[in-house]
Amino acid sequence: MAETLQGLHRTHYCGELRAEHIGQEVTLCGWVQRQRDIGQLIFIDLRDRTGIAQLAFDDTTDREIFKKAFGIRGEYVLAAKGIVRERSSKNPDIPTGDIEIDVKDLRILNKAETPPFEILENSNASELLRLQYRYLDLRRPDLQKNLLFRHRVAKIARDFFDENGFVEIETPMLIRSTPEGARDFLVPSRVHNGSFYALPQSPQLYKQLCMVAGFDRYIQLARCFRDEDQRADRQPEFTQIDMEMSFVDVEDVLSMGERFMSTLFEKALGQPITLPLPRLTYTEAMERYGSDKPDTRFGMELIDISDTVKDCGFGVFTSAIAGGGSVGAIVAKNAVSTLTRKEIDKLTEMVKGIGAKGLAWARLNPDGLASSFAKFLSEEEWKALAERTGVEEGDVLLIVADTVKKHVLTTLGALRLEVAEKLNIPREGFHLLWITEFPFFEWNEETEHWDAMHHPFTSPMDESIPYLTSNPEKVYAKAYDLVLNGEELCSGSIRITDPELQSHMFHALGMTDEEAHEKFGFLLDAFRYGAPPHGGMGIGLDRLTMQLLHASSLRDVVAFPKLQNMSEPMTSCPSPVDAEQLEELGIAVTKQEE
RNA sequence: GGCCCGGUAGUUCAGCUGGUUAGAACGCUAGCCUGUCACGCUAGAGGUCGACGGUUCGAUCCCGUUCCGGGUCGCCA
Repeated sequence: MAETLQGLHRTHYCGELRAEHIGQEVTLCGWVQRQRDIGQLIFIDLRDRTGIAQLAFDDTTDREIFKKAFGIRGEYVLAAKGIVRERSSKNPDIPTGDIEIDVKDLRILNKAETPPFEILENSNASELLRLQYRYLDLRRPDLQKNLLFRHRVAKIARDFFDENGFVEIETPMLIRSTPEGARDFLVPSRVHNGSFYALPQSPQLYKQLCMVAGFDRYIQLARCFRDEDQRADRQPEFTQIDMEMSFVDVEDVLSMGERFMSTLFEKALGQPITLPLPRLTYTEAMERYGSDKPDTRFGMELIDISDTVKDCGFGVFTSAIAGGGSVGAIVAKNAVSTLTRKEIDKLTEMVKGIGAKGLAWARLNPDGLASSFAKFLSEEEWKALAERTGVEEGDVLLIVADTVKKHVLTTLGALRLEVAEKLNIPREGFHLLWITEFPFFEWNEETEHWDAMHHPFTSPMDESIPYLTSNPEKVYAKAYDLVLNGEELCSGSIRITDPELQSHMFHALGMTDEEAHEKFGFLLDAFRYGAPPHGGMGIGLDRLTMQLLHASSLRDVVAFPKLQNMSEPMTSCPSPVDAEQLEELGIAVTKQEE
């Protein structure tokens, strides 16, 4: 039978006791990490979120208490009152290792069954099992540390933006569905049968309306929802540090954003970063790294060799260029021993998997050249290629050709990361950079019309406006991403506030006035009543925390995450619902899983 | 939806060429132990080898199907 806390009040956390507390009477509460029974001595490690303190029971301990301590098992919940005393043999491995508690009163507040996995730092229990018992998993010091750190990040964000005049405003969770972009999570309406709310993919339109309303600077730690397939860095619900500012242009927002990052690195990690942050335009990033979120912690940049090989004897290269495309290369330095013929075959499979036609390669072995294409090149042509790429003995040259230049770049970009992984190229520290000047439109090969690359409220760059309808491919946006170590952390833009330009944009995207009004009428209306120029960004709090902690999955920084199949094993959600609930909502389910 | 990896005591794993009483470590239970701190020692309990089917005299092992988990591509305005 569990005992109560009656008469006891916690005076300290376990992890904060030190030699200076010796002689004091303290009361600790927590969970039993371990009970060590040495016969006439019993030690109990008591754990709370701050750390561990040792409770000691010996021949001076009250016999009833000693007996109670004897029966205590792992994860029992205890309150212990006693006197802090010096340990006769100190433990230098833990912060509280100089002291122990000579226990005078002990309460078993609750017993615990043996947990399905051990509550240890660096647990290697399977993730599924841990998530089924997430409340136990979260007791582990590493997850406690991660969530406490996440709290720090959120606190620093709130403080920073508060100090800079931002107002925290909550926007609704039940909103209108907009079928553009990611899939919405839908919420059926009971009152309006057949109609649905959507959960927000982001507070985008509401925060813009806050600008129209004159709040000038808005901040929210906003929950966002996207019904798309999962990745290690993607959960169906996530949190954004979402901000918006009025009377600003790109520079103002970038400046605020990087000042925040600088404050964050300083306060959360004690690691200053240098401002201003480096910038690359989208075009530069694509050409040098084959990605709009380049990992700049290492080189191996892409080399365009189109000019060098345009007249060479290898048809794959020349026909790609003749077809309007390009040929590009990366050089894997000192890679001949790692990138064996077999490994290159694997890389070829990999690039084919992402849509490339193939991979041309050359291995500069010390005992001679081995290559898939060199035999088609004259000696001069090979020399020119070697000179252009700077490839040397011991290196491996990897070449991709395609009639679409973008495919060449993205393939090489993926290859670059894969090769860096295989070669174990060190990637350390934090590399932050802005990617700016995104293309406004993206040609959709399936539907054969132009899609908005960002969202349709993103302002084009001033100099792009003349091309809006005539040359969509020449239109660039006042959009920017913040990239950290090859991961998109943050995305934002200056928004359109001119109703005429906005309707122009909708037209360019193939939307009629009626459609635009049907979907976004409230925003267009709002802009007719005086919208200040404004822009902002959303910073992924989960990804940010994950990166700062060097965690490998969002699940390590989210308290109750979903599995890859979007379910949550602890509560078994999603779940079927009663027929009455469906009836009330006017919903008929045609397909139901077991 | 595609591709890749994995599934064997409570947990993490080993298990060779198809024949083993299916093992180890940790955890758990009991006993002993006065300075442990990943205590130690002794003993013990604990298994539908993810599921189904096939091949075989015989399957944890080979084959097929399927379920579950992870990674990734597509997708993520």
